[in-house]
Amino acid sequence: MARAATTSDAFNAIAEPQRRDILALLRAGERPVTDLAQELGMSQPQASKHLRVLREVGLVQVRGAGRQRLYGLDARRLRPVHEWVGGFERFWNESFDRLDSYVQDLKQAQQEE
Amino acid sequence: MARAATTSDAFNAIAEPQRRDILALLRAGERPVTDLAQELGMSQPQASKHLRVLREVGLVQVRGAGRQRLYGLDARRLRPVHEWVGGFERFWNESFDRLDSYVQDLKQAQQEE
DNA sequence: TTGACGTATGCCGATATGGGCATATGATGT
DNA sequence: ACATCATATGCCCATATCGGCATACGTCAA
Repeated sequence: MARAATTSDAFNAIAEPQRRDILALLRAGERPVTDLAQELGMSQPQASKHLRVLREVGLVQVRGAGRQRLYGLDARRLRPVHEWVGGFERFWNESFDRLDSYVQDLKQAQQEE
Repeated sequence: MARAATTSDAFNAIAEPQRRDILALLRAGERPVTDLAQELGMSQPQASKHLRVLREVGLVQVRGAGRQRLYGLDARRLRPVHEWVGGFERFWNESFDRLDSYVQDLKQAQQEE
C-alpha cells in the first residue's frame, strides 16, 4: 500500500527537505512562488507542487495578489509534531550515559572477537 | 527520483505512523520484535522491517538476548527534529490572530461573491 | 483582443514504499 | 544433529513520490 499519502499529515509533509526549506523561508514573510523557487534553486513547477502539499496539510496559506500568489506560513499544524517529538525529550537527555556506555561495551566486545 | 530514502533521516523515519507507534512503545523499555508486532497489530515481518528502518536511522538500538532481539529506544536523533520544529514555535503562538482573522475575512469575501 | 507574466496542472519515467507471503538465518534446548 | 522458537530477508504487487517538461489557466496592461 505504499506510504501514507504525503498529503495526509504534517509529519509526512515535513519529511521532504525541500518542503522544510520552504517553510523555513516563509518565516521571513509571505512570498510568491517564483521567488521561492529561485531562492531554493528549484523549478517553478516543483515549487508549486511542494506548496500544494503544504497547503493541503494546512502548513501554508495562499493569498492572491494581482497575478501573484503569496504563500504564507501557518505553523499551527506543527505544534502537535513538536509535542509528539517532545514526548521523547527525557530520553535524549537523561539516562543515555547508560546507553552510550552500553554501546561502547558492545563495540569493544566486537573488536575483541 | 522519488522521495529521499526513508532510511536517510529521522524526519522520514517518523513520517510513518507505525514507526511512531513503535517508538512510543519503546519508551516503556526494551522489547522483542514479536511483542511489538502483537501489541501494534502488525505482522512480524512488518515489525522487523520498520525496526530495521529505525535502526538504520539510529532511532533504535538492538541487543541480542538469547534467541530474542531486544529493541530499545535511542532518541538522540529526535533532538534535531524537535529543534527544527521548535524554530516555528513563535509562529503558532504569536500573531495568529492576525492570520485567523485574515482567513475569516477571506471566507466571508468568497461567500459574498 | 491580444500578449506577457505568474502560476498550476497533466503526463511520463525512475524509484521507493509498505504489506503479504514464503523462507532463510540464528540461537536454544534435547 | 535436530526440532523449535524468534527474527530477518527476499520477492511480488499496488501505489505514491519527486523531477522534468509542456502546457493550460488566470490576471493584468496595452
